Amino acid sequence: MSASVSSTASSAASLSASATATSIASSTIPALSDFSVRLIAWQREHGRHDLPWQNTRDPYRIWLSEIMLQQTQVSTVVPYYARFLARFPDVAALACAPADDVMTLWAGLGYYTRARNLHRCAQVVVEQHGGRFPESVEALADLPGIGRSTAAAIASFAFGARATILDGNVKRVLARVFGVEGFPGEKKVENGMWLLAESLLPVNVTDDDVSAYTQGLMDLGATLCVRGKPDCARCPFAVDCVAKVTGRQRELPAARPKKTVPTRRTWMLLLRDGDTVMLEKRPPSGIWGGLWSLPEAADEAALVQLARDFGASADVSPLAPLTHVFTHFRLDIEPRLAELDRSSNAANARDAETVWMSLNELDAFGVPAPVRKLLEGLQGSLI
DNA sequence: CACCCGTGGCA
DNA sequence: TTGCCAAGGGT
Repeated sequence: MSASVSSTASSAASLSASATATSIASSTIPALSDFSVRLIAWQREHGRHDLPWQNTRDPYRIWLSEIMLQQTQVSTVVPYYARFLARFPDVAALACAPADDVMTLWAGLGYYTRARNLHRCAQVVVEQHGGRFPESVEALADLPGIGRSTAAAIASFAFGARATILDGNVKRVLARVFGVEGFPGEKKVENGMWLLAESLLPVNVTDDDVSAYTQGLMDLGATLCVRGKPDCARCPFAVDCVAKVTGRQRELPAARPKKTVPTRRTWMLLLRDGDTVMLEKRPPSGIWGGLWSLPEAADEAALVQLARDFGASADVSPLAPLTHVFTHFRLDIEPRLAELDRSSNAANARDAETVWMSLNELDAFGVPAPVRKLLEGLQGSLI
């Protein structure tokens, strides 16, 4: 097989042509022979070089950024990353911090299992690895919250390891450039993409080249090869790209199979005592695990009963309902306001930790985003 | 292996 | 308004 650029361009075109007649297994997809060389050159010239977690080989800083960036966009992460680093400058500081402090700094970022795993990971690094991150992809992937792709990102950025990432950006780039069919979330398709991505890794390169390659995969997908309107005119692979050549940018990668998301409804109790509100700690797993939230009930009657159990006075008044949309369901929230009756000696019959929080100390508690909005609204209307 | 797990931005 | 999904991992 020829390895020249012109021949790979024609092979890509022929792949798409024959793909209309017969399905081609991903293992037979030809790789651009100089994919990595061209990607590295493009990254150096047109990629991103000034993100807060770049220009360092400190595995702690790289690891922290990679965990925060899981399923989360750069612009969202930036302020959280700065606050986190200021409070926890190294692994040791994070490892010995109270879990509540970690959750507070994470509140609003979502996917709270990441925060608990981050904390556990720091402790494992300190207790089992002498405070230094292991350098191999395998050892990194054994740590809590670090999977195959994140391990490769850390190993390549911090240690120059030849290991490929496979995130949403890479899946989109590979699906388009090489015409990979099928939904990338499906296991079979994803496995093929891992093989393809590994076959594309640069050979005989420096640590800096490896970093530029990994960063290039992310930058290409995040800045040019975006889902909506890819900027093919600026893409170094435009002449070879199966999607571009065949005009199928909109169809690749294949979309997630549609499924209607269910709607759930919950009643939340804002039990007030002066300018303080009672919060309840959520269980460590499930939605909003480990965060402080409002006590919930399954319906109006249960909410009224709950308020009574907590020692509220008779009046329970409705506030404006709000809707919060998750990835896999929609949550309609019915807030109910009640005042604590201080003469009541009602006992908390619930099996959860509670706390009274002043509305002006919201920042000190890890509170879910919609609950935070609710409490901020309450602060505005009552004080 | 399919499903669970947040949030904000954008078309 | 609604749908879609972004530097994925755990179970």
